[in-house]
Amino acid sequence: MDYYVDVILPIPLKQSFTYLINAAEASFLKKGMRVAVPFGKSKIYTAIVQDVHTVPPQAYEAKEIHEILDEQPIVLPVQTRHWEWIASYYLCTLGEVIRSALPGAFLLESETLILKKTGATVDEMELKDDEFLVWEALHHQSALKINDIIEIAGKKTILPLLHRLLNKGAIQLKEELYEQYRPKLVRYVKLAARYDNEEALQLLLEALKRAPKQSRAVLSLFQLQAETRKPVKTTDLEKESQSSRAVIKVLIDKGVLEEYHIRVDRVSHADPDGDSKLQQLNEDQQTALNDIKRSFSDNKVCLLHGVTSSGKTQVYMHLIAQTLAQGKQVLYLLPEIALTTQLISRLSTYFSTKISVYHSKYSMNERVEVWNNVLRGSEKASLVVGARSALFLPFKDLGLIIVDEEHDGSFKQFDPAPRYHARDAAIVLGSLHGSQILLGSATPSIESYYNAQSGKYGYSKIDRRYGNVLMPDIELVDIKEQSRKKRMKGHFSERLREEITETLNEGEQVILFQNRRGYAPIVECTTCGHSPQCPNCDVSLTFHKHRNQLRCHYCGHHKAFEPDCPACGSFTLDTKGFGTEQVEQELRELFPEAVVGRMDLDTTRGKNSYAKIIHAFENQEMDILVGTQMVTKGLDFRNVNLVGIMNADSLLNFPDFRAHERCYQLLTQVAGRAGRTKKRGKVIVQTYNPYHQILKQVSTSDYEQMYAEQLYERELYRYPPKNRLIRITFRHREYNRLNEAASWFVQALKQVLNSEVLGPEFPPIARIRNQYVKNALIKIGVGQSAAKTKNSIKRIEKSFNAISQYRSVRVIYNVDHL
DNA sequence: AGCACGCCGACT
DNA sequence: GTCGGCGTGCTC
Repeated sequence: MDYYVDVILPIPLKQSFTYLINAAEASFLKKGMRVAVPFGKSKIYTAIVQDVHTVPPQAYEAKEIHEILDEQPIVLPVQTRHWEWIASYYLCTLGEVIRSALPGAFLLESETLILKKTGATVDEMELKDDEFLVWEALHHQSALKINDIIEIAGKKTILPLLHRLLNKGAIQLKEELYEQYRPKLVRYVKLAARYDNEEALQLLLEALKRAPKQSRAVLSLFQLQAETRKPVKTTDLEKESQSSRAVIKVLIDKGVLEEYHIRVDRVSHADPDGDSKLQQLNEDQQTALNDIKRSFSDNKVCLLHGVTSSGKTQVYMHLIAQTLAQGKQVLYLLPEIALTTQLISRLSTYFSTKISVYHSKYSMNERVEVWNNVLRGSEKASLVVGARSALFLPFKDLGLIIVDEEHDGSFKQFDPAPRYHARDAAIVLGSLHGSQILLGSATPSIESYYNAQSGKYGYSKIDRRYGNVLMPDIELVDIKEQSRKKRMKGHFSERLREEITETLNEGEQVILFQNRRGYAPIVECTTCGHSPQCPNCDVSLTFHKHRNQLRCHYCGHHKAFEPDCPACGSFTLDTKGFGTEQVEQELRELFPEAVVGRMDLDTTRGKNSYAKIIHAFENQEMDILVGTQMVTKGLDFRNVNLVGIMNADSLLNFPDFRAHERCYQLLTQVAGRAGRTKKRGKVIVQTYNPYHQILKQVSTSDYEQMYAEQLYERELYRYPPKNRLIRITFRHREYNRLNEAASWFVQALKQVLNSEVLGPEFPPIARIRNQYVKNALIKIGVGQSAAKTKNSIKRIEKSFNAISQYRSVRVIYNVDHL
């Protein structure tokens, strides 16, 4: 009898693929193991075993698998069920889910190596220039990668070149699979066994008399061993004996020292100064904790609505401690990687030996280690803190999921597929595990608050700040009036300048928020009205003064800024609008004494630059921090007493049904950064519309009223939470083809669905990276089936793809898009 | 998603 | 006349 294995490949194809295996393999392989399989003409991919069976495929001959990669499944059945839910709910393929779920190091792909053919005899005169270059290079390097060839040949399409070389018998190709995970080894040294007795040692020291460095190293080793009674790292020995690596190497070569390696964890957060006692909760927190436990015992998700700085984290910590005490795992989700650093330092005071961190900025190796620790159920991964991708880890017994800053839009993955919402996917994950689920926020999303109001979720509120610190005093400043009265200096109103001066005089810090990076979003010639545009996207280029560049924030296109207008040649280029860079510069002029820092995408490119800026600000090495969204999120700075919002209007005027909700959340969150200790914080909001409802609600912290108004409007215009949305995006290089295809698709949707279908319409930026974009929106009404709607969409997509002119138009689904 | 095959314009 | 551009189709 023949055996077969069905596997899922990490590519956006709907079907699974069937491969031939032998009886031994069939009994060894289990669901969730990885196999390497040949796919297509020459590639080898990693695939996940879905099923082992004996049914031969009908229409084709199954290939054999290449190799089994695991001894044990690395994906658990409960994960598979979760991933299947994600694929079907968010309209993507399982392969796409797998690709984003597994750490990259698990998904090895083959790489084509180019080798010199053994015993090749080649007439070099026969070779063309580029062929000769490759041939030459192979004399110096035994194997070349495809990328090397591209560099050597200096062109992109090198396959014909390789074919020619193959035909001339000069080269051969080889597919190499790389195991990408490498355990981290630390070098240790010890004295060789034969010097274990006094006598031998004396002789050794005698022999080393003429090598002072070496004898010193040996003595240092003794000292270290006596002091710590632990293995001695090579690096420590070098430091202690003040010798170099060479000295130690000589000793090893002589056989005096022995070298050995110990595998270490890359991911450790052990905190030796950890305080082993949980902080006592205050009355409000205790009440909240009781409320939360009550809803957990009703098997409900619970929403913890605690104002900024109310001490939600301490409540979490009590829950975490209780769950861990039951021997269960805990998942703590945060919207941004950036927030993990601060949180970890707080959590590790109590949970230091149990925390693992997991997010996409972690290196492949680190992620594999966390994955394996979670899979093994090891203690050091019993509390996982991470951004949304942590949700894909192989939890065995998940007792508690905390989704902190639940309202935050970054929980929704935008690109690429799967476009899932981590909060919602976490709730599904929790229900598969039977875990307790806690959502926390100072400004809950309308959706979650609606669920709490309707009784679907439990609800708990803390409306006092910890230690009875007052909520910040929020003051709206009318910049229209200020500029009329000529009271503005740059983008700073008189009030804001006063408050900054006062705060700095008190030795306290200031955060300024401006929702735009760069210097100015638009450059315009005052003579002819010309404004430089991105050649690939339909947007104006943003001026970055610091680098003297014009940049596109959508495709990354940039060019040097020239002071003369490219259209009319006059030197009258002016800027419109302003970004963080300009705020920073004006600050330097207005407050020359103050140290100003800036935190936005441009200053946080590197892996640790974010942490560095935060650290510097925490340590009060800076007085004023200017930033974009980044400064608003959950950061906890003790010494900040003033927050300034440079321009609130840019937040209000987004053409989006969520703009007001988001504006409320953002302003409340950033305001919450002010005055987190004793003194009452101050917030200055500069705006052209001081009478706007949302700003009023922010300044009076009136969440309920904001919610009531938003709910009313959303219901009226059939938006969530009561209705559900699916956005479909069409993308193509050709304007006409895109239009036709999108119209066809929407027409079909309108015919089949009972739901309201809007569009297709061009978004405000109709072209990005040289591709035209058009959107359609499906509103699934109350009581209508989302699942049925999705099935209809898939059917329509099939017919759509059967039309050859339309097939090249990319169709992207975004379920519950934000 | 890759990657081959296959058809058309711009160069030696 | 070839090289290399991209549209089309398939992958167990």
